[in-house]
Amino acid sequence: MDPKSNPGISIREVAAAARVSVATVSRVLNAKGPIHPETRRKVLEVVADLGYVPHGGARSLSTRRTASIGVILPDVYGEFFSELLRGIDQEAKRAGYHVLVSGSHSEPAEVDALLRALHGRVDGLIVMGSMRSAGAIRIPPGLPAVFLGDPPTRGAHPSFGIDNAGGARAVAEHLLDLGARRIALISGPSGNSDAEARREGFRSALAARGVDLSPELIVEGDFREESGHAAALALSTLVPRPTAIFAANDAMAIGCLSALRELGVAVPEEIALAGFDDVPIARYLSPGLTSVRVAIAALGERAMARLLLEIEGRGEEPRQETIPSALVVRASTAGRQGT
Amino acid sequence: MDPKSNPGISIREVAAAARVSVATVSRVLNAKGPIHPETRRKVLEVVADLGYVPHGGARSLSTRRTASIGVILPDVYGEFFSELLRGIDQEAKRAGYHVLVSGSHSEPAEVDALLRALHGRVDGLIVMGSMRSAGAIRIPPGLPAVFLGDPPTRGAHPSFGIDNAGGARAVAEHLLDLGARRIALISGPSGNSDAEARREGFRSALAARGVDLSPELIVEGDFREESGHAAALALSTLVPRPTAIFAANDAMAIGCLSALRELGVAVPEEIALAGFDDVPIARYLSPGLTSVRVAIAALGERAMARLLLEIEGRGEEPRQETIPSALVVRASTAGRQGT
DNA sequence: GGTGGAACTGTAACCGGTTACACCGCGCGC
DNA sequence: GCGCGCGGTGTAACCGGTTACAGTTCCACC
Repeated sequence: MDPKSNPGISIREVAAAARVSVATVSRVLNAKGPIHPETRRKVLEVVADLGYVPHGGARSLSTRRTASIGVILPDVYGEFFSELLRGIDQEAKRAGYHVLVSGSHSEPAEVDALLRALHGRVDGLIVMGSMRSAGAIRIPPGLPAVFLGDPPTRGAHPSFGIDNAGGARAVAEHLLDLGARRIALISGPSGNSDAEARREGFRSALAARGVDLSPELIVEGDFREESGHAAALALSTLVPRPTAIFAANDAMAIGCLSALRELGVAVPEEIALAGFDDVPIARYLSPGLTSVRVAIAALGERAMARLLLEIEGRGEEPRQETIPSALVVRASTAGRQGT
Repeated sequence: MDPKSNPGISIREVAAAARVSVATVSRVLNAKGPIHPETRRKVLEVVADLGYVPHGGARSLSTRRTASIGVILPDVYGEFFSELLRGIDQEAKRAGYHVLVSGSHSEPAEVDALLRALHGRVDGLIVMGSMRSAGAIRIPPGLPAVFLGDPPTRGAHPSFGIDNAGGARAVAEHLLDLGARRIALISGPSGNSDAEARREGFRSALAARGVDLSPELIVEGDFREESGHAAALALSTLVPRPTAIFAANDAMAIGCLSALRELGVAVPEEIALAGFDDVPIARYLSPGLTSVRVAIAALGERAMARLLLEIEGRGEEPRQETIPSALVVRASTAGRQGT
């Protein structure tokens, strides 16, 4: 008869066993209102005896507070998302919230269905915009939400973006400073706003220094290792071969690196390589991968923290915040190249 | 006046507007019971007009079905967890369930608190045992649950384990076959059952072939890259230096690889290196990392699928299932070594 | 015309909590 | 002696759905 949590038991039975009313039991459990010490003792005793655990769902219904927030992601893949989720989860836990996560939502219709299913189950939302979902998502009015990446409607919700353009520019300038002039880009999927911001930032930074990013030097990937691998194979056949490659995220850079290795192309001597995201593994590659650090976990934390403010009604004017990014130079782009 | 989802509206208001009873609205929305076509049309029209979206929480309360399952993890870090979560989420989505995930639970007391908080919010649980939590977790009776790793009470719940011993044995034999005799182990954290199973499997396999895994050849890590890096530095000072290293997971193997690279130790020529998990990135390292494949996403999927059976009451006898593991040989252990 | 039953719909009692409001008893000030 | 305030408690109405059960209507068939 160990006192184990018994799911079949309700507050009324506890009340009956303790010979008090349900209101009293509720008050004891929530430390609300004045309670006679003896009554409290008795109630707690019965609660322990019966192994009563309040039913969270029922509580939510009357308090209109679910203590959970929904996280909608385009995908759950790779270190970027595990880092992001880690930040979100940590911050949520700190505030006593749970995280309801759902991945693989690229179609707006799908996201919409999810939003409906989540109605009444979450107190707020963190939505990461994806490929085609941009304008189509309609957040139920009244439901606090923050966006990662571009928000569907400017100004309606706070959003946290990465400084894609700034990071890409830093990479471009770094590669130019190395002396590279024939520079290739493995871009992210078109339609993805992060991907496009990186591409444009990169292109314009090169252009500002008089270097042209011609179409043959751009290969579109999908942010996964495999596509980086394939892209590297394609780029290596160009004549003249590029002397530097910027992969729009680290996963693709890793795929690229392995392809170059297989081809016997020396990095950074023959081709310098840089990625984006600075996932934890980047520094442990060999050569260490030059990348753009974006503090992914911190991004998740900040988004969550902002959402909590929003939920408590203490949110200020919704702003579009940009998380700074910083170039981290490692061995994959070490040493000057000939012009 | 675009028809947007309006959270402030309830089924009674819909019923009033459509001049029918709440029961009828409910029946229309859930396609239950006979409904006159004209009535259905009218109700659906009003629903669309008002932008009514049923309140999931309220529905859960009366149906006693939350359509979500809880996932309790010791941590959310690195590719292992993102892969695992991906498998879980995919399978859940297929069955119309949501995933409530919570990480960073190593203390049993914490897990217990979480279990209480989840009561009435989830229809089932996937619990990944961690360091010290082994025996202490008490799943509320009646709540379907499956475990990843060792279940706290044998036989009460289904569990899915990785074939740690088999995988470790395969690595041991492979390294021995290469001719290595002085073999080191970077183990996982003591207290972690996966870590211990790998260590013992490895030790006994070596012993079976007459090779001793002396204490100086074992360095304990924590499953993160950093600890693998540190372990490699320590091992490299031994004289004679080991000629092969088995890191108990890929993250540590990656850290180890980078340390060896920094030290100028050739892999696999001077030291052969193998990991465990075969995370997606393993094949893109250079040299490609020999590892033990465990189909992490599939593990998540299978656990989830089993949980769904359990929830529907169609669960068979709870069994302890072991996911097979397979050695994947790559360049990091290529070529024979001298005896 | 009467009857049985199918089709359709409404009423109200749940699900398991929270909480506004009413109530009771008692000590205190006047 | 009376009214007031306050600590402590109970009753019952919510929260927003589902659904058992009880009607209605209406038609088919005897």
